[in-house]
Amino acid sequence: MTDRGEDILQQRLAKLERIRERGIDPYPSRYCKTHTTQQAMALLDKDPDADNLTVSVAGRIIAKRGMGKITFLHIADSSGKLQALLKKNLLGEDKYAFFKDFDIGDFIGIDGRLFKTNTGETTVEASEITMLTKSLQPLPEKWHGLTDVEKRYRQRYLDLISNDDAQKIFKIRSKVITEMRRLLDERDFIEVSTPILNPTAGGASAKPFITHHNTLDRQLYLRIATELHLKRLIIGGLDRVYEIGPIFRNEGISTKHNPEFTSIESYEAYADYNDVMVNVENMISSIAQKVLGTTKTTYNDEVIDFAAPWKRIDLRQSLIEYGGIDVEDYLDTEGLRQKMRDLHIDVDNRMGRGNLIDKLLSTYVEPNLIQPTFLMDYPLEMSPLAKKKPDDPRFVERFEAFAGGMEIANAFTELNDPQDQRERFAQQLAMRQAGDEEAEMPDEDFLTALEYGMPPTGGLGVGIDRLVMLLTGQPSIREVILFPQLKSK
RNA sequence: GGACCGCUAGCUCAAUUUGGCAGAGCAACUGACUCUUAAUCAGUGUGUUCCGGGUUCGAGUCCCGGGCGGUUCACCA
Repeated sequence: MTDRGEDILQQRLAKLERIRERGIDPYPSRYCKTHTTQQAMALLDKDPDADNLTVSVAGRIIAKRGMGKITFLHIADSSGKLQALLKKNLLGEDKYAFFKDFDIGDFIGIDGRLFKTNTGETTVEASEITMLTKSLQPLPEKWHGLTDVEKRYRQRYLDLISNDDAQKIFKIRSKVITEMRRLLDERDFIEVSTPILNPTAGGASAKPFITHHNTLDRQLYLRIATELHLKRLIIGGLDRVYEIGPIFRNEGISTKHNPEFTSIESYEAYADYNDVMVNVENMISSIAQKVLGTTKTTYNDEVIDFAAPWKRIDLRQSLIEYGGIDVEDYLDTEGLRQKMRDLHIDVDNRMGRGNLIDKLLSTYVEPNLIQPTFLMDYPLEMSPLAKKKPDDPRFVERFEAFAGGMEIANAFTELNDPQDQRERFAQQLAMRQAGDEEAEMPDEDFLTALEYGMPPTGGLGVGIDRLVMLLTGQPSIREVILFPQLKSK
C-alpha cells in the first residue's frame, strides 16, 4: 500500500470519484467529433485568415503545460496530434478547476476555435471540455518513451502510445497488405481462405504444431503452408487464387523467425516460374513505390532498390561465384560432404545432397544477396512439389528471392504429374524415416486431386513479415509483429 | 539448446569497478505563473534493487541456483 504505483492509482481513483461527484460520467458512450486532429490542422492551413473555425476534436492527453490561468495540452489521435489551449476566463472558474482532475493519459473532447499561437502552432482554444475516458495508470516517460524491449512487446499498447515509430511500422504493414491485395485483385486473382487445422501438415518442410479436436477425437496439425489446398482450387478451376494469412511452424525463434507468421501464397494457371518471377519483381517494386514513395529502402546501412528487373542467378553459378565451388565437380554425395568438411562447414551424415547444397547456399551465397536477387533452379531433393527442368531432371524450376541477405519469396512451376508427385512423396517419406523430421508428409488426398488433372501452374509464397522488415528497415521480425511470441511470464 | 550481456521508483537511468545510509530526471502531489511545447520556479513523497539460497558485522554490489529479456551461434525455406 505504500508502493508508489499504488499511490498513483489511489490518486487517480480519488480524481475519478470527484468527477463522479460533479454528476459527470467519466466513461461516456460517445462523443461527436467533427474533425481528426490532422483535419483540424489542415482546416486552418487551408484558410489561414479565418478566425472563426470551430471544431470538436477528441484524443488522448499526451502532454500538459499549466501556466496558472491558462494551460496548454497536446491531444493525440491516430491521425496525429493537436495543441489545445485552456483559458480560465473562457471556460469559467468552475470548469477550469474541474480540469485539475484531468491527467496525461485521459481521453478528452474539446470544442473550440482554431487559431495560431505566437510560435505559429495551430491550436484549438477550448470553449468546452468533455471527459471521455479517465485513465488510472501513468503513461511511460514522455521524453525517452518506452525502451524496455520486453515491456514494448508485452504491453504493445504502451509502445504504440509512446513511440511514434511503432505506429508507423504497423501502418506500413497494413498498407503493404492492402496494396498486395489490390495488385492481385487487379489481375483477376481471387482471395480464398483454406483450413488452418488439418489432418496432415504439408506444402513445406517444417515441424508442425499438433493439436487435438475433442469431438472428432482426432489429432490435427496447424498448417505450415497453404500450398496443397490452393493447388486443389486450381484443380477445381479457380485459375488465379491467393491466400494471405497465418502460418505456424514449430521451430526456433530468432530475429528472423516467429512461430506464427503471415504469408501470401498465390497460384496462377498456365504460368511457369519465369512468369511468376516477373510478377514478383513488379509487385514488390510497386508496393515499395506506393507505400514508401520510392523503390529504395535502407536495411542494415545498405540501400536496397526493389526496382524491376531484379538480378537472376543460377544456383550452381551462385556457388561458383560466391563460394568457389562447382557442385558438378562433386556429383557423389559423399564427395561433396567431404569437401564441405574440408571447408569447415558443419555437416551431418544424415544430410542428403539437397540439404548439403542448401547449407552451402546459406553459408556462401545468401548473406551476399543484398540487392533483390532471384536464385534459380534448385536441386530436386529440396523441392518435392516443384516440376523438374525438362533439360536436367536433377533440378527443378524453382526460384527463391532474396534481399538484405534474407529469403523473402519462394516459387516454382508446380509439379502436376501425379505419378511423379507420388514418387516424390515416397522419397520424402524415406528421408523422414531416416530421421529428417521436416521432410514432406505424404498426402494421399492431394494425390487423388492431382489425378483429376491440374493445369500447368506457377506458384508463389512470400513472407510478409520479412518484406515489412525490409521496407521499414527493422532488423528484428518482432518489430513488425504486434504481439510476437515470448516466453511465458 | 550453448555462449555473452542485462533486469534498481510508474518510465528513463545512476550507484556495482574497490561490499559501507539506494539516488537523479520525467510522471505524481502542494503552491506561483495568460503564448507554452522536454514550459519554468519553490516545495513534498516515492523502492520485494527479478526470485531463492549462501558468504559477511554489513550485499543492489561477491558466490551458487532459478526466472525473464536482448544479442549471437546452433536450428529453421
